[in-house]
Amino acid sequence: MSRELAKTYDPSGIEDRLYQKWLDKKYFHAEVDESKKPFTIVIPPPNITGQLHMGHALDETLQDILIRFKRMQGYNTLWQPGTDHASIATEVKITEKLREEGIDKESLGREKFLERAWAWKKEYGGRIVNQLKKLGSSCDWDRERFTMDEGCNKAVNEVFVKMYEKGYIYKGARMVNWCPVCNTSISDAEVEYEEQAGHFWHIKYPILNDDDTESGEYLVFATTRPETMLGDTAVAVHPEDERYKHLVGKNLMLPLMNRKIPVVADEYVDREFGTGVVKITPGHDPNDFEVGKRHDLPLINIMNDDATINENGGKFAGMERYAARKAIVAELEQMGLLVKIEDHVHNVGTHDRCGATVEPLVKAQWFVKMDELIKPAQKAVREGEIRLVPESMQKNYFNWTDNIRDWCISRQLWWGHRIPAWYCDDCGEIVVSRTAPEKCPKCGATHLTQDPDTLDTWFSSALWPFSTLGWPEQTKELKYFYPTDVLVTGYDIIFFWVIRMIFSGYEQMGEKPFKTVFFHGLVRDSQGRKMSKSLGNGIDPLEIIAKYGADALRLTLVTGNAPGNDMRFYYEKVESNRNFANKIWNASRFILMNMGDEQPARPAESELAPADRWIISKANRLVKDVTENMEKYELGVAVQKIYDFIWDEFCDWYIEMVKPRLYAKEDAASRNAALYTLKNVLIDALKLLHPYMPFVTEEIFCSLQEDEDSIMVSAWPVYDGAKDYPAEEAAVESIKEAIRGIRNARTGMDVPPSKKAHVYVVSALAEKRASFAENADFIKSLASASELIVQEDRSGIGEDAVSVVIPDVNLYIPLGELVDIEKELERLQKEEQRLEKELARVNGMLSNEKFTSKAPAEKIAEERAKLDKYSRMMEQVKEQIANLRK
RNA sequence: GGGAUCAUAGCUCAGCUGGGAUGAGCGUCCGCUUGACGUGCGGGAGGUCACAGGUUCGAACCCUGUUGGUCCCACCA
Repeated sequence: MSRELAKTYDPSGIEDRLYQKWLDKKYFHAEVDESKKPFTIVIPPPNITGQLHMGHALDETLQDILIRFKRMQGYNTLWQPGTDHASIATEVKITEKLREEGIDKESLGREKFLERAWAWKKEYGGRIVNQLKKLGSSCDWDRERFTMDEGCNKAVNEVFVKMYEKGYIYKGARMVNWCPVCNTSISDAEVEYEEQAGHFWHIKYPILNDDDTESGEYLVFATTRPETMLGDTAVAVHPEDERYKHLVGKNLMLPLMNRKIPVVADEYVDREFGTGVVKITPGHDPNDFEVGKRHDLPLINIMNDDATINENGGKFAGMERYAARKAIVAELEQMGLLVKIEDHVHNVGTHDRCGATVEPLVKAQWFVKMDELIKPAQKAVREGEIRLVPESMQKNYFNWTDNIRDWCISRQLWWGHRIPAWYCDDCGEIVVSRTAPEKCPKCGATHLTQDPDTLDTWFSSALWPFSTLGWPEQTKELKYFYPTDVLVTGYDIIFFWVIRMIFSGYEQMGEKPFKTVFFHGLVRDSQGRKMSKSLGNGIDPLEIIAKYGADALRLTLVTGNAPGNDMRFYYEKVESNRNFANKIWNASRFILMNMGDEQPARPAESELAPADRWIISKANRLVKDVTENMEKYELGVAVQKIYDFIWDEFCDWYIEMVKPRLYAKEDAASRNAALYTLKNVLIDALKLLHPYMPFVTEEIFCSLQEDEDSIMVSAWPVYDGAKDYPAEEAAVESIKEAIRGIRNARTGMDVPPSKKAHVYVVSALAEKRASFAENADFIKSLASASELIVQEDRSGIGEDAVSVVIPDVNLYIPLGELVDIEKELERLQKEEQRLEKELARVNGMLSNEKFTSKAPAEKIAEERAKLDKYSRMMEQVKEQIANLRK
């Protein structure tokens, strides 16, 4: 059985081999099985254009941890994978590529373009999936989906038609955010505001008399966008503004355009801001649009889709927007209408994809009416039907749902779900239908043209939790796996995606899409900056995996981080986690070496040494704690406990304690009990660790365990009250305490300290004997405190040696070295002070009526126990001090 | 402008519903070629838990305010 194992753990090779094994054995695959409870996660589908980045790595790791945990707990787990067509992101990339080839998208034509897009999908769609596999993701790849596959298309059309029929989807001319570079409308969520230095141009318009002659008076106002004046159709003042009350109803002459526009009164104007006068451009400003509607003002669009001035801009037609701005300002100045220019910092809306300044334009677009749809989504979170982790995300969530506006879903793009609406060429009737209509239902004409627009990419993602399970078909999967259990995603797409899935779930399925949303933060670089291409500070997860292994990366991404918080990425952290993998590797190597060709037999209860019971008891409580933490999504806390247990308790203490028994071959039963405990405690710890570090745990598990195929389908350990050994725990803890004390006492001596606790001690050198004798009492008192036995050294190494034997544990502790009296005294006095303080505190609490009457019984018992413990410790310390002083 | 969130060891962060700062990783210092592991072992230094008040028997944790950082939303022309 014992193999030649390398001294250091090298994940390369091992990881791919194990992943292939899991695939071959179909461990990731889930089938409907009514006898088992399902546990489902749908993956946030990565973009087909995407390359795996740290954000994915974190997202996938968290999901894989939850899925592996639940799988081991016996749930029928489905991790539903897939990819997103990412309409605009992909289209931008393909268009770029075409441009590089010297091909213009428009001249290529829609059909050819889509051919290219599908080819692209074929080429790159698989890339990200393969990268996800490198992380160890246990997705059910047999069920992989794509947001534009046949089923998802069907779902999209179904939803569109249903919502259109219900009146939730409508087409209307509304102010939208227009990206002049991508040439499409975008939703509010896609607009990013950016602070930019700009100017305030103070301009004045001449006031006209009733007979249209200039009165010589002017209205002065400020604007950040002078070019929009070409589309002004009014100037507004506050109705109660005494300064301008008399002008309401009068007309102004719009310079450059020579158009007569009225002065209107509207509450929207802030009297305090600027001059209290606002120019109104209903065609190019969302607020002005509303004002325009209230006052029935004409709406003039002065811009083309590419943000050049159109024919409504008079002589400025054809100019680019900023060139026009310059020309207009110059001309106004010439006319003496420019009062002044001020510097001004303001927020400018930009497109989150391309960074271009967004232009508010009035366009005929498709919208989803949100006011009714959002209600169940609000209610679900408010009433706890859907839980957000961490809870603080609720505020973010409600901030959006409470201020929701209709969702612009049409995009002037080609790559995406074509809007299932047709227009009759003859009568203009709109036909919305699941399939292409043969003829116009109104006039019977057979010439119908489909709407050229496609849908916002998030429209299909919103349906993801049920479309991937087969909806609109009533599949058995849908009935069994829906609603899903948890959605894991970054807080940055709560508005884009999470909210939209929730209201879509309620609307289409009549049921929430998931029970819990588990949010994580962003992975930043070591300086706290967002990883980005432009900064070039991105760290490639695949490189990390190649160098340190997926396990180390995964552990790095989940430790020391609370849900929803951003984290910084440090190579040092990966390194230390790689070291942890190596540590476990070596611990198991040690066990394998000692097991040799035999598997230890289950020892009788009586054969277990106190040390065995101690570690069993510790492991048992670890199981309880870790399971509880994981159920509360405290993954970082959970894995920290496993880490500490394995490294500190198991490796640094238990293995060391057990060594004498393993080497003393004469006591076979004791040796067997030690080996058995070593092996089985490690296996339990490996199981707890497996969700976090799937590869190294599997590799070791398979070496240690002969009768099971894989740790990933083994049973999750369960807390067992019978494995609690409080007495042994307390005993060993005090032994540890004693050993530490002894080690401390030895520092500063000119005798080399021993590395290991079990080292047999060479006695004090002859000339130091006196010193040793002086300290014998101390050693004895420490020993007796820990129920140790002081006896002659049995190692046979030194004649004058004395060692301590811990009964049953068979642990030899070197005591032969000398104790520095001064130092020890100092230490004890410090200890005494600490205890005094503690005793005072506990006494104070316990004698306080308010505490004893109000505090929970558990707490009081705990404090009483502390009081006892401290009192006893105090006695000992006092005794030791007295002894030392002798 | 509204809101959220953070401020704990040199650095990065944990710290559950108020009850010993029990902290972790990295760094740093001292000592260890020891038969699982130097990707290791043992030990040490280092914190007035941002500041000021308040509630409480008791506050890193609750409340108020101040300062500083980050983020989200809004977009007053």
